[in-house]
Amino acid sequence: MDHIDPIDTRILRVLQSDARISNQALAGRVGLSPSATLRRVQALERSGAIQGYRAVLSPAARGTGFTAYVAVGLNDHTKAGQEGFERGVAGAPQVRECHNITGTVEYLLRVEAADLAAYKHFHTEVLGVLPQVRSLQTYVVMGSPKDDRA
Amino acid sequence: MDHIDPIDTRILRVLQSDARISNQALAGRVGLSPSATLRRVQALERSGAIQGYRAVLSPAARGTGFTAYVAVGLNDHTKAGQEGFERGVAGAPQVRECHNITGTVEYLLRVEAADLAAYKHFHTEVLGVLPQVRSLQTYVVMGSPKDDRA
DNA sequence: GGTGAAACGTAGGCCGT
DNA sequence: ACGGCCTACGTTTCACC
Repeated sequence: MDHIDPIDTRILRVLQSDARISNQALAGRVGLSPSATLRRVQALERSGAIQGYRAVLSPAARGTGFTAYVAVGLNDHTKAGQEGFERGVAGAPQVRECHNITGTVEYLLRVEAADLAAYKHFHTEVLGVLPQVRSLQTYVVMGSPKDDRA
Repeated sequence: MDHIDPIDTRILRVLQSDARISNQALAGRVGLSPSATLRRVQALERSGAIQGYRAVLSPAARGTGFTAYVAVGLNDHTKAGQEGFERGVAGAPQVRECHNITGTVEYLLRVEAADLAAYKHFHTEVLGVLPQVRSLQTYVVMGSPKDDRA
């Protein structure tokens, strides 16, 4: 990853909020010619500073009417146990994020489902069935006053 | 928001994983002509199904070397107390997400900082200073085996 | 880093279904 | 209403300075 100067920082900030801006408009915003801007963007992509470009979809477009964070405790803390659990959630489309955290439990999941009934089904039939899982604590999201993903 | 048919669903899936694909290439992928595809994308933007397009930056490009979830309990559950807290975190760039959750505490934050020292400073000098805050519990993220944002 | 020009993509009018 | 065709216009991209 090459060094990131102030102009790169401005490019990243603009692309973070509008990934589909034209290269010409981006060039105008950062004060460079289009070709120099394009070369910088390509370098940032190659270096991995820009990992990709994504459309942000509304919850309705994703089919999500219910979101929860779930704290998951495991039976054993072995590598095999963790890997088994991670494989289990990797295949579940409802699990949007799986974080390995410090504290009294091992994992924090973000789960999205169509509605409460769909979540209940996922909770008991998918998560509850994984042999590594010892405890599940659900925190229903009532709102997100701040969310950088949106 | 108009109704979303199978072709719209395919368009959304493609744009979700590559927001900068050209309209022509997108048309090829969904099996429509470029003009019909463009009209659908514009309709999806207007209807709010597509909320925007964002570049995904690496943690290094964001200056993040330390991530934690923080469970925050408030002193009072009044509307004014919640709004005061939400205003407090809205201005903190380290707080990337703030979710209002059910359970024993009121909020779950995702916090990103340069390193542990920067986090400690944020924890005691920013969060700890908000008058509405009663309790703070930090869960350090050691890894994210699954993260749809990446 | 900037310039210029060829290649490429966009976007909207128009017509058929 | 919705898709395909056409085309003027704008943008990207690259060799060269």
